[in-house]
Amino acid sequence: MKTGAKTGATGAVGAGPDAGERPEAHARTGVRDRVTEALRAALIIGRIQPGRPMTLRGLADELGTSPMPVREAIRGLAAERALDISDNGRIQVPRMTEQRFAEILKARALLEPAAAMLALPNLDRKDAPRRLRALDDQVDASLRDGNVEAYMRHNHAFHFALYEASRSDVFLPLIESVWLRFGPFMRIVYGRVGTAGLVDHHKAAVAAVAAGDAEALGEAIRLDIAEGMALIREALVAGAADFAGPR
Amino acid sequence: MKTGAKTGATGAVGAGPDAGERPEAHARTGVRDRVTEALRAALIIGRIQPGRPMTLRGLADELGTSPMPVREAIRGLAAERALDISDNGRIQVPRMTEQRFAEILKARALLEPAAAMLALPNLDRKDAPRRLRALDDQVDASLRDGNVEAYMRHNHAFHFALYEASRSDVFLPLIESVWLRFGPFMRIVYGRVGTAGLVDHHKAAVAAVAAGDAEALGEAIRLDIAEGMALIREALVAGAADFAGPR
DNA sequence: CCGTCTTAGTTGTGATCACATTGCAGTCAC
DNA sequence: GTGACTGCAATGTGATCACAACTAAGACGG
Repeated sequence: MKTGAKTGATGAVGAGPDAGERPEAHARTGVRDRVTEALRAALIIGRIQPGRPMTLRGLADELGTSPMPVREAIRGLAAERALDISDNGRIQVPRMTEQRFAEILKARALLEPAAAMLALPNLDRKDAPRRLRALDDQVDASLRDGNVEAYMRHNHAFHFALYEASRSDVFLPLIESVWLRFGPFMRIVYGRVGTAGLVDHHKAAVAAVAAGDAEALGEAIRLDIAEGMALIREALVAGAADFAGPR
Repeated sequence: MKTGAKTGATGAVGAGPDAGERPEAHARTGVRDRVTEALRAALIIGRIQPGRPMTLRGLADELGTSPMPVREAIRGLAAERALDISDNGRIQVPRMTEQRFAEILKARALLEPAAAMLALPNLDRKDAPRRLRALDDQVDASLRDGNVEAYMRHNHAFHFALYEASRSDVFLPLIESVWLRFGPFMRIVYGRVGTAGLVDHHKAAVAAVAAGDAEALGEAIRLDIAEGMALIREALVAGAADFAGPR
């Protein structure tokens, strides 16, 4: 592995340790889409630290392409505010501020329950709970193991299994954008305070799906988000995490 | 004007008739940003028809640059779903569907009242109503003149004068993204049914700002959005507009 | 030992090129 | 007249190049 290029390579964008490489899976996708997916995954899992500088050539080397597809991928992610391009053009994962964080959670609390409720009619009352329960089991397993990265990936999978069922090409992009933004930050928080005190409302959500109760589903999601917020608040008063991230 | 290139030039992206060209205004911005702004403005005003194909080289010629900055601008807009890139790579303004439209209004009804309420504490109780009233007067004037394009620009200005006061770099991008998506479609609707039957709740919103009443402000915005929805519904049952747009 | 200036390297940006794919118009057979 | 076919033009994509702005390390003088 010759990622020795000292030129802005993060080493955090490549396929994760247990990402399950499938080289032939979607070989028909262009290079840019592959780059975009790599970056999105890294951001949502929080594998890239906020404030960490990235460079076009560094990422290009790391991903084995020319800077060109990286430029477009970066530009797309920057449009979603998942990456920050400063005035001088330098690229970095945005730092979190207290105000921004509060607003992200507020936006999540508005958008995600709505998406879940929108999804409910499209969910099979028998099959969907089974699938969701399986995903939630993986979340719980990650929590038991204290594996932050696995937790974030599985938590994402659980939530989006729900939201994707809404088949909404309005709500889904909005929600994805928000997750991209708070992923790196959450990773830092979890990395510091651990995932031990984490409580989610996934089981209530699954029960609501099984019951076909839209109101209860929305409330479960709302509580799940509020819970995350409470955890952060706790971590903050404990002084264990600051919003700026490292450096 | 030699836009005679038959190569995908829309002729709708350049500076509008009363855009007030200021060549030296922000000469320090890069070419890409200029292209992005031109496209955003054209989309929000609805100057580009849904389904209309665009090409990199066509836009580049029209804007007097190479295809390169256009590529990045397009990629950014596509990330916000303001433009649609089909499987074969062709670029076009997304067509509207009934489901999508309903969801956009639902998202607006969730996000915009929240942004307005967030903005309230930052608004001067004396100065802000004055500025908002001035903007709303321009909206009313456009409605009297039946000038659809001016209406859309001024309506946008009114709403975003409010939302921008929230200074939220979370809500603002989300809301902008949504406006970019329904702009072209609304333009078609207004172009067909006219702006005569248009009723807004801007005055109630201004009054709420003057009174410092957050709840009333949120409700005014909510009603304003619902009003737009009602108009569309009307236009639809009248059969005057379809969701696909022309061609 | 510290501050200032210089310089070499790195960065993003815009332009241009080569190429595979796709869409389309013109043609030809029937 | 209508169909399939063929060839060309146009499209997005990825790579490469030239360049200006900037960074940071090194040289130099105090």
